[in-house]
Amino acid sequence: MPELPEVETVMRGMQIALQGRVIQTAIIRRYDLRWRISADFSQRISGRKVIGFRRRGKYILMRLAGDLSVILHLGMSGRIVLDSDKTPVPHEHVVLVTDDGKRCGFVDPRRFGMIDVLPTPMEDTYRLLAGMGPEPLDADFSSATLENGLARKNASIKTVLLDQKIVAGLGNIYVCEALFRAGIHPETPAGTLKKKQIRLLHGAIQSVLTEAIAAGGSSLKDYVRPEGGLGYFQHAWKVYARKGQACPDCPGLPECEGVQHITQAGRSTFFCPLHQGKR
DNA sequence: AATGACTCCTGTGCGC
DNA sequence: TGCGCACAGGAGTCAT
Repeated sequence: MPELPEVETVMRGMQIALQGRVIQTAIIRRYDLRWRISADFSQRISGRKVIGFRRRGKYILMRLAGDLSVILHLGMSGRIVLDSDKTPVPHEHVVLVTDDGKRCGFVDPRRFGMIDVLPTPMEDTYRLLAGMGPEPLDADFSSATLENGLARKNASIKTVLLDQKIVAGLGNIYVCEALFRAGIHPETPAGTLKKKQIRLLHGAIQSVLTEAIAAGGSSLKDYVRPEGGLGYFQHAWKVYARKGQACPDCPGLPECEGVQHITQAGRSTFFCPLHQGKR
């Protein structure tokens, strides 16, 4: 489900609801998520005040007093339900109960998500975060940084951008949309892109993510904002899930065949062959 | 080192 | 209406 803009939206929602509160307890209904939740999870975080939040790629980090952090990944189908009901919604595996009597539920039907606790100073060396690529919206993420990540890669640019070691936080939707904005064919070998194309791609990644965050992310199936509302960036998609529809950048061009769908590394890719060039 | 296949799991939507 | 199958926003692990 969630890519960087959705995760950012979820984190902001959690921040509003949880920051400054004290975790009373964590109710764990299922331990067997992507990785088994540690048996002492609730015991370790109980009684601690929530003092801050951070996002790294598609991971949410919730900082607690006493140098402890909760790390959370939503997987494909995870979502956060704030002020969740006492009668659990289906697949609500973890509930954080705070000192104001409110409840923050982690719902994840497919159980591809995870939640764990670690010392805050160890965040960046945590095994799932170590080796993660640059944050695309950080000030130091430059076109040169991106160029460096793509250099000497023969794999397609689509596949390479999905690799979290190259750029953190991109997923299938925003990669398709960024490549469209940059006018780059998804099958282009990453290492063959010209400087100018990489500059366009760098700008496209930043613009599409920034706009999507402003829209509260994209709501397709599972994704709802923590407060229950929908994101609306899905209305701004130009190619994703638009197979057969007219390309928004080739209005009326007879040679345009519209948005095409191909499969790359087992994932759906949507693009306009005319607007995004031939290989 | 780099790449792609496989895997985890459930829900949904489609064709028949 | 019901059934079976393909597919879904992720990503670690393993084999090549």
